[in-house]
Amino acid sequence: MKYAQATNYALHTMVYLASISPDSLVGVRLLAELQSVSTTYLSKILTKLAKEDLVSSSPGVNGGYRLARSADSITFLDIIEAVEGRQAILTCQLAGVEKEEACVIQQKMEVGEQQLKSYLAGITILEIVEELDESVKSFLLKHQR
Amino acid sequence: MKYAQATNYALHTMVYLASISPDSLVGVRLLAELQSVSTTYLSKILTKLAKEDLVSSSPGVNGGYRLARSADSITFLDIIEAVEGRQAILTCQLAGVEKEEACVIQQKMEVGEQQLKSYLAGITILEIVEELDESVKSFLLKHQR
DNA sequence: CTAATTATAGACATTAAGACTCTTTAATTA
DNA sequence: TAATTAAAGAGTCTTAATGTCTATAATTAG
Repeated sequence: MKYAQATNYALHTMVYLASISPDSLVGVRLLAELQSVSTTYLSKILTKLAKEDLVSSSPGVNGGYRLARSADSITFLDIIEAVEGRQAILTCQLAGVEKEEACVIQQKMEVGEQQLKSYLAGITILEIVEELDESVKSFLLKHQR
Repeated sequence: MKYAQATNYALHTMVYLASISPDSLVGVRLLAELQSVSTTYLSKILTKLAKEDLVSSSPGVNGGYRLARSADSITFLDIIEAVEGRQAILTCQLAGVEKEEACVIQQKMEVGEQQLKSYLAGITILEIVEELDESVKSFLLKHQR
């Protein structure tokens, strides 16, 4: 079980946005360079984040992205679900014997998944930024516009 | 994030093995019928479980599979890792800025993953069998050899 | 007003993984 | 010896992930 690479990009992008400048706009080109990924591909991911209202965007000269909300109100769960979707970790088709009743296996998995979600919902982008190494922070701050 | 369908088959197969008969051998054909999956495909999954010493197998007439250990010593985590592998849920390539230090994002994910693993390691096959509905149990018992 | 810049969207290509099937081989037992 | 059953390998098919390329729309600098 592994998250998509896109989820990794999304998490880093949000941390970078919060770190470089929580308020002013940051272009996708810089965000892509920081992660060695193409601008077009990262754009797709950012569009997903925008649709879930995690970032806001502005086109045009000096346009770009910024956090749509305060960094302490955006959690890992928000970001992961925006990119991965909200499908359950395991779903039984409930064919054959267990057709009429809920699958016990699935019930157990749901509990575990809920625990993980609770944990992820407790981690904010602000928290990550605060724990960043100083050298990383100062590097990112150099790229403010 | 979703487990493979094969993981679902594996979990059900282990529960069926424990339920039908913890000691005597059960052929893959029956196990496949119960889940509406082909015998050859389920065979592959069972071979993975055998390699991790979760089931033991015997070829030949009246051969088949049985649990390799007692049902209370086999956990969801054992089965899931046997099928899914043991790759981390998220790994940063640690390029660019964060090259020299561990990625904070990854560290947070590792904690969550460890929590999930602990939960999964606490759920045994025996526990599932005990919680099965009586109608399911009696249905499965009809297929003892 | 025009040109440059930037996000958005769609179509497309490539790759990898998952989910199988088919066939052969090896082991075991009736 | 023949039937049965697991193991293993090769191959197929589908789907999803990971991108690229191009065109369009919105915004702003000049």
